[in-house]
Amino acid sequence: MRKLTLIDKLLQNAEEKCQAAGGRFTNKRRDILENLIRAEHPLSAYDLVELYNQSSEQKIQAMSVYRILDFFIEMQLVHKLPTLNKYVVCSHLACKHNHKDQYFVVCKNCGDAQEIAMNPTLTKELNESVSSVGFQLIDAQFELLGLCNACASKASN
Amino acid sequence: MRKLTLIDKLLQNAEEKCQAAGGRFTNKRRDILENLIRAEHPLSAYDLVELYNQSSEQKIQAMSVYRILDFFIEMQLVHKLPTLNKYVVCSHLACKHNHKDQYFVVCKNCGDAQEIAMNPTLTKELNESVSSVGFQLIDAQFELLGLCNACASKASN
DNA sequence: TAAAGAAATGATACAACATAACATTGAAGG
DNA sequence: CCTTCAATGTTATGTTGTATCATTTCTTTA
Repeated sequence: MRKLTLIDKLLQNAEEKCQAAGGRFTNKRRDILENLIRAEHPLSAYDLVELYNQSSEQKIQAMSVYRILDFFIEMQLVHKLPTLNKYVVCSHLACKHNHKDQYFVVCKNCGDAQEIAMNPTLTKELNESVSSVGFQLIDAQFELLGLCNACASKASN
Repeated sequence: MRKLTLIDKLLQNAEEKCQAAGGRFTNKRRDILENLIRAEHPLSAYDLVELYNQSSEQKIQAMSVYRILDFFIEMQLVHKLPTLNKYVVCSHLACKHNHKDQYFVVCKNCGDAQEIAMNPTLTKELNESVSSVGFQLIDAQFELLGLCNACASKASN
């Protein structure tokens, strides 16, 4: 019996989380998630359609990909990045516990994204500020615009 | 000579900022900005097309509205809210100085948005966190998802 | 284990958001 | 006045996302 790869482990962990929440981990869902894990950077829904249709003998349609992404977002296994209209796997896919508070920096040049864990004092501060203008905070996830070191060093060449 | 209304003053201030930056404050730009000010909540580009075409005898096309919005965003008079695909006027339109660091809470229910000034310690913290994952921060503007008090009290009825 | 019910996906159509590319107009400076 | 560049017009098309109804595939349970 061969050794499980890292990706196998991530998928297995994802499957457990889905099942624990009463959701199914179908082949299509598995394949979409695997493609998103392997990509290692944000992909659009239509990128995932293309990837799937190239790498699989079956075909999938955009509608289904959107539904699958929504499912994984609800499971907190995937995040949507609205500034890019793209999707990334949660960087804590390997963990057993849930991670509700995180944010992202997105590289203006290459579009790569990095997830950052939110410090509790930051969460607290955001909650207070939001309250002070008459709102209740529902979700603290957000995106910042930046430049990654790789792009920064290329730019200076 | 009649007294200037608040909106007149905002528009006049906007005109000065545009001209100071070497941009023109054309009639179309003026009217689009006025419509966005009067709306008092986020509007999509196509909302602005419709508004303009209803309220003016001239017609405008989506392409032009997008160009005008881009111009105002560059002038820092308008902000884009990517989670809504909508646009709002900067809440500091009346001020003489520039405001680079702010964020927004968006009501999940009604889509209304509230601008929040960013506390310098928050700016500093974001800069440091972003650096620590190998990025330089370019723009700290972001959106949070919340529920406004008006919607919260309706929901509990 | 067959039937019923629920969850997931298929299929088609379309709505909403955004930009490309090239033509025309109009304002400001020499 | 005329040149130049900024702004807008015009048309087409690309991209992102959802509505709707049909079908398939699981799961439960009688």
